[in-house]
Amino acid sequence: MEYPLVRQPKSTQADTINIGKRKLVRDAAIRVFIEDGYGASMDRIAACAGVAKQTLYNQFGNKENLFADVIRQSVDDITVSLGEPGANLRSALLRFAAAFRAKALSPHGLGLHRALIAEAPRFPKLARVVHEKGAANARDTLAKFFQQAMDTGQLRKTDSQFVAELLLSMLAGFERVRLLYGVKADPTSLNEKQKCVAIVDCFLDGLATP
Amino acid sequence: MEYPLVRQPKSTQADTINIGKRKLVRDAAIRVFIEDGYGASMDRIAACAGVAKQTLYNQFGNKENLFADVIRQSVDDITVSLGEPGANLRSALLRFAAAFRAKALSPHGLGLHRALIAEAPRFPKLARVVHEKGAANARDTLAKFFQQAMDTGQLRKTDSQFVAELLLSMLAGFERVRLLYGVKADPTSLNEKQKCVAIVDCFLDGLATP
DNA sequence: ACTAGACTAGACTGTCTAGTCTAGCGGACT
DNA sequence: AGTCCGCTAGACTAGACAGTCTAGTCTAGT
Repeated sequence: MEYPLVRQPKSTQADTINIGKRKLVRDAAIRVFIEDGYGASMDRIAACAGVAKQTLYNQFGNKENLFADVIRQSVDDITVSLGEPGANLRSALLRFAAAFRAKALSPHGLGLHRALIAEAPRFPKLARVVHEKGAANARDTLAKFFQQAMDTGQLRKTDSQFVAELLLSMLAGFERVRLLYGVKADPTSLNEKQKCVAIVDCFLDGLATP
Repeated sequence: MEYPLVRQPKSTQADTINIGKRKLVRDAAIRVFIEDGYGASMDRIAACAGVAKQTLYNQFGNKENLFADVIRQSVDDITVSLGEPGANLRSALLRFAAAFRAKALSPHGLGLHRALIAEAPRFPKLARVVHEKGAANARDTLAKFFQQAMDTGQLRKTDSQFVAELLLSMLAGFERVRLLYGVKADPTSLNEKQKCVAIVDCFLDGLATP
């Protein structure tokens, strides 16, 4: 068999472990864990990476480490940005809504979510970190944004953290659960853009200044 | 060892299988599956039921059947009622909100949800049934309720199914995810009743007649 | 009493998997 | 040329678990 290796040119004796292989393993592990959850076998991950099983153990030591590493890696890529609050509240929220839903409802996002929920009791610390870097971080960013809008009179004054949670819930609540359960969408329902508009408008009407 | 049995008094030759044991097994299986998910071992369920492993197989044939039976059973108990729409919209929704959150955010509800999400790819049909009897059923009940309220001018006219999903999302979106991830609540947040009020009022303001 | 059949404890089988070990290959540096 | 060392394929170990089987116990109906 040929080796599909792209050996790192400057591998010295010091950084003795091959970084190219590490990436191969990570990418394969993400795919496989997202598809099968933590129950996926190490043999399958190795095969999927085109790498010997021993290499997984050289690089990550054991399965728990590999899982934790891969999940942490994925979560670092999750942050959704949010423009300036000043100019146009509604259009900033619409952009955010679309970006957030695209991530949370994608197969990748759903797979990650499923795998982590299933294993949260086994990896409580990892689950906490993911929640903080993901959902809690999005909430806090939104909350700060709303706080400014409240201070400048664009929104009714209220608990900004709580309403941030409400908006996130509306953006990926019922529908995310439906997808996690593998249930197809009602054919008669609104399209993606219409949903974002409806949600943001309902939210803004609920928080309008009196 | 003593047998903790409460044998069904009228067990004839025809209904040859002991119903009392069946209930013992079900109750133990619910507890164990909710705690450990589908990965729980049959040995542990048997021990937890105070019953021989063979009895599990006599009663349910195999693990998949036991799981499906237990989940279906649990879901039958989930429906949350909703009073008449006429009298007082807000107070009916407040009652519903409290009841719904009590079920969805309870350890039992969360455990069921976690186990099913984890195994939805393995049991697609079961997952669909649970979603229909649970979330989709709640949505449709709410939607019908809203439709009446819209027809009588109590709410702005809009897609009643969609807004029903929004309310359910707000009631158990962000917070349910937080609990599934095993993250404790912010100590500074509102209490349960205040949350229900804030959610229902935000929702009603968003859907107020113009 | 006798029988039928569900029940018991627990041994057993087959399968799957995390993790280890072995033998050999081949590039990078001396 | 020779050494180092990560890499390869694949055999192997140990343990977990679904499901079966055995031998014997208990209860209800005849």
